[in-house]
Amino acid sequence: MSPETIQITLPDGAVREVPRGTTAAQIAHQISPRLAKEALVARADDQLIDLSRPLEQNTKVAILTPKDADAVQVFRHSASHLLAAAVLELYPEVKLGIGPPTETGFFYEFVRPEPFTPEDLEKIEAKMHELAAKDIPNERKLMPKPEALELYRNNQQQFKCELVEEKATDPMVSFYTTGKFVDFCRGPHIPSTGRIKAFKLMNVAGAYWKGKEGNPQMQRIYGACFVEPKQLEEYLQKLEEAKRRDHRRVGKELGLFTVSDQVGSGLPLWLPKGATIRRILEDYILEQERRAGYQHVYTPDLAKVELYKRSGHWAHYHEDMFPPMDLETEQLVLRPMNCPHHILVYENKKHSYRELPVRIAELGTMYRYERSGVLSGLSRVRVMTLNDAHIFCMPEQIKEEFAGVMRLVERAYRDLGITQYTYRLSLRDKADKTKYVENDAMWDLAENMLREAMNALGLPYTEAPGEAAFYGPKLDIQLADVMGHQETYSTIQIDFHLPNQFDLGYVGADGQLHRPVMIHRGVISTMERMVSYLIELYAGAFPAWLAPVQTVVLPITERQNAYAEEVNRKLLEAGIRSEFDGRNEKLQAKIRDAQLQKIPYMLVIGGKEAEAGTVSVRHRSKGDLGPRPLEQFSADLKQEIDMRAIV
RNA sequence: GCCGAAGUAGCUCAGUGGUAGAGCAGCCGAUUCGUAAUCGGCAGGUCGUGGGUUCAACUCCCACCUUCGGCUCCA
Repeated sequence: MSPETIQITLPDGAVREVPRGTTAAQIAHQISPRLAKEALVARADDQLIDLSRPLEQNTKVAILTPKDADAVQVFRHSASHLLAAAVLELYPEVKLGIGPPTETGFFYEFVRPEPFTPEDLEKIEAKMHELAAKDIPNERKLMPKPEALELYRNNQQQFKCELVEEKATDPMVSFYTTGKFVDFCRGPHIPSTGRIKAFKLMNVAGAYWKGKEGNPQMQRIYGACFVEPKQLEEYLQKLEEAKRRDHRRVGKELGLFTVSDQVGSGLPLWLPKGATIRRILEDYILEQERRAGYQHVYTPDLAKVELYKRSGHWAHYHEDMFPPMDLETEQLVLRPMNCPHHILVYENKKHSYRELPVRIAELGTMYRYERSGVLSGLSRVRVMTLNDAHIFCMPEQIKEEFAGVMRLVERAYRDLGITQYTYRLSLRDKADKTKYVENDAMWDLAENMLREAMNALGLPYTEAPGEAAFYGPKLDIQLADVMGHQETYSTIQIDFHLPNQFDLGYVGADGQLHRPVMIHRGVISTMERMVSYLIELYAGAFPAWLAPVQTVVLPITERQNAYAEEVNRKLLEAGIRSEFDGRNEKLQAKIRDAQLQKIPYMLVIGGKEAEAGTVSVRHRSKGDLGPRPLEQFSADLKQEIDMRAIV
């Protein structure tokens, strides 16, 4: 090999000898013109680089196309630069923040005295298309750090100065230019703006500089962006679908719940139909827990503030609690968690190792002072009822108890029809001492136990530092909504802290007092959050076992009202949630209304049915199923309900 | 809590300084009908709340409340 050539190893193992200084773009050309056209960016020895970067030494090179997720992120990052370029042309006075890619596009942050209006966004978007059409190259430049700082100081870009100060570790700082727009940026970028076509500016939102409360507020312009127009189209359709399923919208349409500013923010009212769904869920999970050996209790929603001081909640959590109520001789608080109450239930008697594990469960209503800006429908509220339990066990029982909770979770998900979920091991952030109780040995022990328990079950999980509860690590089960957003629903937490705080004990085989371990767990989350999830999962069309109304009886004319009412009564007596629609309306209108209410079964009653003692069955999605004897329909539906069939 | 947008009849929404509108829902009447909206009539609003500007405010200004999109937070 002469000193003027270098060896390039391609992903398939092929080695090419090329002149030193050859670019990835040139290599792509050699491979195929089509690849060169598709290429967005290159990966050289596991690092993403511009296609135009000359290669100086032997390197493994991969040419990345839109099929590669990293390449798409680079594409979106370049789109954010296009946005900034457009904004600077229209509003040269703005100060720039950061502009990274997101999961579905990009954003860029600006500071400007006036807010960006929707009309501004239209203008900006048009300008972006204009700049894209010019196919302006994205060029990388290096500059000494002091010079970079000087440049930004002169342009009065204080946020950029801050970034250069913090992020630039090398003496030389890299910049990217897109026409007149110059941005401090690590890169890489796609070669030019021409391919950025499929984007749409979505909204402008306030965001703290560096995401830190107290920092200046930036205006963050969000855009959706994909390589192919078809993908953008699909994404926008998915957004529409999410809107259609939104539990706040469906909850209103189906009369499930409401909120009133006379009651207060985040304090939803469960209307009869929503309350029915909730009651079914509650009955269901209590039954599952009874079978799994849980004992259910009722404990008060209030307690003396001292209880929470002892547990540690007051020190670590009181910001999220409603302020105490001052009484003559004491202060009471609304509970934000149920653990201390359950601990006192455990403490009510002395426990022998023979009784462990003790599983104390409750549909525990609790109150959290959520900040006004985060409240939303049923999914973010200030009063919530958690399917809560605390297992008091010996350390050697943890693994089996953990597995038992997981069985409950998986059973419940199966019955509820929930299939999209992932496991997240939520650990403490070791650097953030204030957020967690301090005891390194205890944390390490609990974290390792969770890892072992998950490994023993052979379940895949991701680790998330900084997501633990203040008293211990947890295994969270994350459900994904229509848009793919993840939210914690089920959770299992191993806690060595509270048993210490409350000096809990059990008598071991050796006659000595030992410390039990606590497992906090929620299986179907809060009723509020789970119902909101189910509403969106089913878009309001609940499986029969969950549906607030399972059948509606529809007489064709008033002549059949008597028989139809009898049918309705028999269904009610059989334990089926049935309604009778005796309005003076045409059948079609009654069917339409029943369809819109997503009632699983419509029973059409005409002269023939009244005569024969049958019902004509229409299913909300399968349509007309024909006539059958009432008893047969009733038995079939009972079976569907008992099986908890997901139809 | 912060930034932005919005709040008009039960619901969805028109209404840009001069007497508050529609459709659906509701009520009354007619119609008695076979698988996604029958016809007619009636009723329904201190225009989120409170101040201000004006001869006159749903409309302009200020404050607050609530909702929505984000940020931060989170079951």
